[in-house]
Amino acid sequence: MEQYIELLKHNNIKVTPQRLAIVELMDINGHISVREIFNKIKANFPSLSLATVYKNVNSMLKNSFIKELKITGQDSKYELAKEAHSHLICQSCGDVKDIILDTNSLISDALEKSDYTISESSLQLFGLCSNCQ
Amino acid sequence: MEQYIELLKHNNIKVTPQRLAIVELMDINGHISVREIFNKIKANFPSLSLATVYKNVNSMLKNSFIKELKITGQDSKYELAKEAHSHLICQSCGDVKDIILDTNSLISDALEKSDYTISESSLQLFGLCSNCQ
DNA sequence: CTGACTGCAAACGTTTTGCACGGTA
DNA sequence: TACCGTGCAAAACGTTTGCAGTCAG
Repeated sequence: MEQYIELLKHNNIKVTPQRLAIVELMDINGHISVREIFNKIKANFPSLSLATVYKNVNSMLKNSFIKELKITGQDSKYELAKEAHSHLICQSCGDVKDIILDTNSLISDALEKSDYTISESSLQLFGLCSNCQ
Repeated sequence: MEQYIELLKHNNIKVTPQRLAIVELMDINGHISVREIFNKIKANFPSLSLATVYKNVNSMLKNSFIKELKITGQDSKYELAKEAHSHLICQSCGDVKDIILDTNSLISDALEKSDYTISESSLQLFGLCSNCQ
């Protein structure tokens, strides 16, 4: 709890119960959609409004202390910003798992082969998690 | 033109002028959104309905002879299915360019480090194209 | 105390659906 | 001819906005 308060304060966002619930969910679940956030919090917090979730997710995105994950065939999911990593996505249950892979050689190869500069990358690996195999 | 007729026939989809226009646009533009498809075709084909574009794009997705490209901060774009490749995305003008990179070592590394099977991957590289630098 | 946040309802844009008509095979 | 595709209008969504009341700092 204390850690989430600190996280919000560090990002110059006022601490409210709704925001604490949102960052706590993201921390525990790892990757979560707006609708999932709303449904889970709503259970213990009936007055919550969907609009509030959207407003908060958007302001957290602007402060870029959370990141959006667009996934084919799924709603966008959100995660707390942390060190660069890739995502394993289960095509059966939709589960998303972080994995740290070295993409440096790939990126330098891309810089060589193209006339783009590159400042960011996103790698998604689709397959089946151990439960769904 | 003949090539597009063949492409549709090979995928057991009836050949209509609207569908020909859509696959031609995808072939020429490479990556294009529903709205862009609609606007471009509408100019030469005033009776076209947005609903028709959606219906066709969805059925082409199901037959998986086109692929969806979800990009942070942009509308989804669609491309004809072809050999596996990655995407360079310009953060300024939104341009998308294909690039072929060898992701094999990355994927075998991921297989080793995780308990997932992997059947597909998507790599997006964000930066600036030569015009926008 | 002041500005920011919340909840509600309305507005908005996008995507889907149902149906009658027209075109493809 | 039989079925599928088209266009239109309406409906269904997801997301955003405006506003009045409330709360955090």
